[in-house]
Amino acid sequence: MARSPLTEPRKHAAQKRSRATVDALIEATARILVTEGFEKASTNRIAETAGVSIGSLYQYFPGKEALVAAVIDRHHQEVMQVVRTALAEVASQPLEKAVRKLVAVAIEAHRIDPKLHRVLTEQIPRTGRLENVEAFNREALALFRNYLEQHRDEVRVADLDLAAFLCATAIEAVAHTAVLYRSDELTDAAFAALVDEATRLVVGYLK
Amino acid sequence: MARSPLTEPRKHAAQKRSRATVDALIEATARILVTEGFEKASTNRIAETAGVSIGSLYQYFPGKEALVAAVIDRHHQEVMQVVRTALAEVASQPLEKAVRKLVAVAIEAHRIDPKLHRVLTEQIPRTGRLENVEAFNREALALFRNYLEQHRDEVRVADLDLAAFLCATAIEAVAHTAVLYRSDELTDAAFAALVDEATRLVVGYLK
Amino acid sequence: MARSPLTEPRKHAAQKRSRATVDALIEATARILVTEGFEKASTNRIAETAGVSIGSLYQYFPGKEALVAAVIDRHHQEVMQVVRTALAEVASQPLEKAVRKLVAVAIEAHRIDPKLHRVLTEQIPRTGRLENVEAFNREALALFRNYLEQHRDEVRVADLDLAAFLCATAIEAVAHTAVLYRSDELTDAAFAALVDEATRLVVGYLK
Amino acid sequence: MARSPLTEPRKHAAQKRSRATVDALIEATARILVTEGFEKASTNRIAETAGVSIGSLYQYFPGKEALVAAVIDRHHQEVMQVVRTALAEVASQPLEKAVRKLVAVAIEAHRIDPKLHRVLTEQIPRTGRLENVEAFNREALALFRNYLEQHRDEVRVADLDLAAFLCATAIEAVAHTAVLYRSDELTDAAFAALVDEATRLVVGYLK
DNA sequence: AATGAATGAGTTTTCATTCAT
DNA sequence: TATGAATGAAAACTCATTCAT
Repeated sequence: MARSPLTEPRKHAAQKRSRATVDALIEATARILVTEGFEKASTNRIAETAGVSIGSLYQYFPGKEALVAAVIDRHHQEVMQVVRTALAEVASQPLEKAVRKLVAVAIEAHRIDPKLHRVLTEQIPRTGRLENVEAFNREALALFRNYLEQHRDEVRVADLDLAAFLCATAIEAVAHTAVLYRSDELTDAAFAALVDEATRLVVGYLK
Repeated sequence: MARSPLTEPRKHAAQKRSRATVDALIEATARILVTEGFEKASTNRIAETAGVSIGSLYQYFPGKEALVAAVIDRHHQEVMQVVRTALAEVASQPLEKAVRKLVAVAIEAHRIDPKLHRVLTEQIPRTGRLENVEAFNREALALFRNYLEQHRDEVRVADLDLAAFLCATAIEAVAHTAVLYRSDELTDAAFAALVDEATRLVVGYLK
Repeated sequence: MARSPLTEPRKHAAQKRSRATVDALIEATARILVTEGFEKASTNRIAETAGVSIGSLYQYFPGKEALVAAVIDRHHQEVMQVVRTALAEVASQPLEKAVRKLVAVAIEAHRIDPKLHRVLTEQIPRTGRLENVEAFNREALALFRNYLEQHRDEVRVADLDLAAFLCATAIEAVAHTAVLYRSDELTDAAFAALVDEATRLVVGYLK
Repeated sequence: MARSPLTEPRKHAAQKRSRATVDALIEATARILVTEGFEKASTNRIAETAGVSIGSLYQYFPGKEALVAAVIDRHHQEVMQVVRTALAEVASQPLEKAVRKLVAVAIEAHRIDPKLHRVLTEQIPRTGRLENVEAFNREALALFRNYLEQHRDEVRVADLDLAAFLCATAIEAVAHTAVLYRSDELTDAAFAALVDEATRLVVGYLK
């Protein structure tokens, strides 16, 4: 259907404005979650912080949950982007190099926005969105399992699923705990040592 | 350990009647957390479920936080009891046997009350009690590190702290994820395999 | 004058609809204070009487205190209006005429809304607003002192501050007690006599 | 009716104990009123401060009002004691000396326990007890009127009731305001000047 | 008589959400 | 489409008072 050239730009402008409003709302939600915590993140507060009326908030999001979900999604996209890129890079590399890279990437991913990551991990009632978190974890696991499958000959384990689960879980947990709870105590050198040893842990097991 | 006034019980209910009231409140809190989640756990609901007046609740606890803190403490006591017992048993045993036992115990500990454990892990705004959760984790870590120290000759790692951190984190994460998110998919045989492989992962690294 | 955050209105309701809401709330507060007393003036009751939701009440006032403060302010405005006008009128008049007028005005001021005046005087916990009441008293005192200063030649007292304090306090107290506690017993004639005698009391002293 | 000598002492002891409990409760109420204000003076708090169980409080007082009333009564007794004594002393003295003494006594009476006096004046909802306060004021007024009657020849006023009312009200108000609101600014010399001038005010009028 | 655990009506207050303008 | 005033269910919490021990 032909569009009037007179309305097209306006619509476009309107869309751009909408997008900006939505972004401002998600950003405001993330900022409040980080600085004040989940309990303080009321819709009125979010709207105000975003510089948007409460009415507009409900124009774009059906409720508070949807806002938090959007923040989670956005964060997951960023994390998965890093993870996917790393696994693509690593696809053809030998086991040790690959694992080392993955450990480093896990740490890097947790460092994208550690405070937000922590809030999302710790204080979001996983109402309904749990599936999404799970889905996200399973995607990462599947990518890793796929790598192992492609390098089946380098790997000495009976059950590939189990091995992938063990390694992915261990790497994630080590990165998570180190970045979120031990960052203060860990120097750069200590982080390097951590990468070394975690790599040894995983590679020693897989070979 | 210092407690925030918000999480410190108000009285130390010595008499029998009041002890029963306090227990009923903690139990009701745990039950509601498991069945309905944190958000639904209002003080009025807790009191009602406990068969106690709202006034009595506030006689013994300054607020919802304190009740949740009491539930966390009670759960941690139970978990630590299992962990301490296992480490005492294992103190003089060789590495592989010890690690196998510890992996099994980690799973067992997560099975004490998996739903409660999950709620406590996932949806409790860690207001103030985070230190306690941390303290709890650190105690378990210290116990494990202590075992490694006693078996220094069996262990081939440069940094004992780092090794203890890696192994404890990995074991905990594997047990946690398996019990809380994969129980449905895992048969008893699969759990046995999981124990085998997790043991291999850790022992292979330590030796 | 600095206000406590507890007594400061939350918004300055500019729009017509909200101005009406705010007025209804203040009016309802005053009405309940008069008919039921301070203790019965709960926020829910005020909102209900104002025909406004409890949520709207908290949109404009941080709590009960602020509402009472608004009532006090409104009443003080009205009283001071009368007092200021009278003193302006009287500025160039001779002592006796001026004092007589002031006594009459003090009585008149207490009659603006005697029941409200009494409640405000007697049963309002003067949380924070005491300064305002004091400020109000001091303004009236300053106005009177200023009159005396302008008529220094008619006045035979050593200390003008002291004289102003004595006379203003006496006039206020006589008007207050007569209107609020003796109105039943006092006919119009008796009030006229009261004005005569109070004038004699003050003028006799000042000359 | 004869009393058993065996029970008499016990009863006496019990009565003494009761009296001590009652006193402790009244004293605790007064102390809390002064230090924390009326709103904070809950029965539980009063009982605790008095070192008495809440049950015992209700054994001796039907409710919170009764406690506050007892504090008011006790304070009034003390004040009236001073006033009665002064008027007795002054009965045969000439006007000026008498008035001077009464002004001094009014100040003295307000200084018995200024903070308590202020709380009782300002923040006690006068539920029911207002009559008592009124009765108290009227008694003081009657005593003063009686003095004037006895000294009718020294006094040049048409209406003795009116004159008594004017003078008593003025004296009370000046003493009240000076002691409770201006104490900080008033030196001993200033208080002496206040007494001089207040005496002049009243005597100038009466003669 | 004394105790203090228990009660629950009543209060303050928040916040997700709606809807008239 | 945007606004923000208004809503009211529901949550946290207090405190005067009762009553079993």
